[in-house]
Amino acid sequence: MIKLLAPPPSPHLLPVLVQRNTSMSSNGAAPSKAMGPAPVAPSGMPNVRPINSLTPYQNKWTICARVTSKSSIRTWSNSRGEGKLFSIDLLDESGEIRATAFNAECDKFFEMLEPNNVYYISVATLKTANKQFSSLKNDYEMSFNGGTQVVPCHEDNSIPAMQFDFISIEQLEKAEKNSIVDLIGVCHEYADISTVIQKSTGRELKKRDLKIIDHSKRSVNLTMWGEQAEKFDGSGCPVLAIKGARVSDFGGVSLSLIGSSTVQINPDISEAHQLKGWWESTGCNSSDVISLSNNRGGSSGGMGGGPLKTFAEAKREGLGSRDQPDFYSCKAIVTLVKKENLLYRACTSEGCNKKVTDMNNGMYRCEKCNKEIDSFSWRLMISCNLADFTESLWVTMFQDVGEIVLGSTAQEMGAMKEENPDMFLAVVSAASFKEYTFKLRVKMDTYNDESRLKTIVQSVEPVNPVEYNKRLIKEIKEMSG
DNA sequence: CCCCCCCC
Repeated sequence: MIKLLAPPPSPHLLPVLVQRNTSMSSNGAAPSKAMGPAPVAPSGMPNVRPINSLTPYQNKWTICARVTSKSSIRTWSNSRGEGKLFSIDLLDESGEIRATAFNAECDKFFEMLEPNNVYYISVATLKTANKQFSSLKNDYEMSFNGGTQVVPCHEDNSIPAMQFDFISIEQLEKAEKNSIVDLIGVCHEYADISTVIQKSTGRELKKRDLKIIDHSKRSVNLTMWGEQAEKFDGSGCPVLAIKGARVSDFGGVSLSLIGSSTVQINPDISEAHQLKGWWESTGCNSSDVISLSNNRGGSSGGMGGGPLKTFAEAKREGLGSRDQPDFYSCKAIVTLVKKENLLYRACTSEGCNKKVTDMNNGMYRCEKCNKEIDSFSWRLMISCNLADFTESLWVTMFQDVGEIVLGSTAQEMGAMKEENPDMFLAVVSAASFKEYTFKLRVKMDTYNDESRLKTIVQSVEPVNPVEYNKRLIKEIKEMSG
């Protein structure tokens, strides 16, 4: 694990370090509240430098830095090869830098490096940081290499704690979509874990939605993912200090955590104590809280979701009979996928997706774009019958949802229909009798002076049995109570 | 050498 250390460094390094310590403690200009003696590299490591002095042109150095975020291990596979990696963000008094460990170094250092801890790190490959992928304030980033050494540092007084650049939730209204922000808020609501299917890969993802509020009396939805979502305990209204959340425009404004985000729960910092005080004295009783995130179309797994209803309930409540659409979720079975006209040839222009006309000369005409193109893409528009234990309902499914329910892409369906019609039919009929949680949008549709209720499936998720049983238990209690 | 950060 840790490389055996070489013999002690040559003595000429010592006066340099002593001098640095002396100058820092005597001039009284310590920038950090927790200023201690400058860290001295363990024997065998080059002398310690500030992060902001590192460049690709030096190769003998050590830094002493705090890990402010740590990704999980990710694998990749592309034309240049495949491998695995994780990355960390490092902070010292002088600045910050991202470090990535690939393959052998990934295995070697993943366990040792923990967020919030301080390490001596010596020797790595520096290269120009791609600003497109990092918000850290450094022109360079490092990759660990075969000569990299990492040693935990326990005398870390001179290394600043994680630094936040908090904005208030109110300020989020003006934040740009996809920007990365730091926030501190009280988690005053949290949903259970739910599972969604990632569109691009079909992978199941665990997520948890919660709401945070601050003294601006604004509240915003935040989504956590994966293991972090599973481990999160929102009971007792904890204060969350969040570094590096991503701003989304879903439902107005909402937040999502990403790989480089870090969350501290009830951190021992003044902002957290102040906020906790505000929440407990007045905040929790505020009646004039404004939510920046509307909950339409949110998670069906509890908070923020369209409510879970049966088809009979939705009908009885007249959902979809108003001007605006209504949203609800239901647990239902696919009873029939109508095999006719479930595919169409679509325009490939960005964002168009309209049906094209086959000109029978190798060209396809899009009326909307008013042009002819020599290719098309297959798209799905499926009429499908769903049933729960109360009723059945005809719904429409488009591309992404249809691909999940059919278990094949629109492109595959198109190819099958033309080259292997039997297989096409087999895939369509195999889609029946599977159960999902559907999120539905229902609205009155007027066509040729005739009005009828139109239901579109917004998303389809595996049924979450824990969530569903909780609902049943709640209903049983209400009936008996 | 990654560079995806997800779901509505």
